[in-house]
Amino acid sequence: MKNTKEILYSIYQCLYDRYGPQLWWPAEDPFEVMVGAILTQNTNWKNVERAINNLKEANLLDPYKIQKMKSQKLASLIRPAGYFNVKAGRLKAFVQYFISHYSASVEAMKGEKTEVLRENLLNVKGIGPETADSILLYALEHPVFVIDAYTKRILSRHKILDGSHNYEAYQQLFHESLPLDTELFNEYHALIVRVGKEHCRTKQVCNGCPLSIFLP
DNA sequence: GACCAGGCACATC
DNA sequence: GATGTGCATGGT
Repeated sequence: MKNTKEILYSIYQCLYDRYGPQLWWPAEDPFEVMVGAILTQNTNWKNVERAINNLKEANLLDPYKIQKMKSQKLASLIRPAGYFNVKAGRLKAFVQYFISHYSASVEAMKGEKTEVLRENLLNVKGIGPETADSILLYALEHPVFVIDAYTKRILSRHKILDGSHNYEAYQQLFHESLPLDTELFNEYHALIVRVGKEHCRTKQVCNGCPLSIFLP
């Protein structure tokens, strides 16, 4: 194995061979993806599904309805996703942006330049780099690589990039090493989460991890 | 009971 | 600029 580029390709191949396509994002439409991206912050996806189902069953999974709804009401509906008071505020802030800039049109938002979108999203209170990039990639199909805790952990454990680097440094590595391909980035991040859940928790050491062949 | 989950904002040093 | 803390549910 020579350079980072080859290693990142090989890791992807290894994960894809092992797990197959992950079919992300598990949501019915782009707005649901955006809501899910905010709700899943530091939270198990199962709990997010419960929260989203509550919104659906109440027929309130809609930007304008969320904008109008009382924060307390929203918080009670998304309760299973945890941090419900914080996340209620974040959802409110996001739909405000979505409505005021794009009249709640996914197509209008999609057409915006990636850099502009990312900067705008980061200015919404409660949306950080991972949430912004998840929205860009999984809801709007822009080719940006999503970095999460597993990505950092796996790359640092494999001595590809040590943990002292920030989000953008990790992202840059993927952007420089791979073609800017929405499908590839979609699958790659999902596969990292998949292998991370099984083999790369904080207090667990690479137990049976298929990526152990890449250890230095 | 400890640990964990598809983070982020804010305070403090 | 680095480090610490609050936010909170539900599963293992």
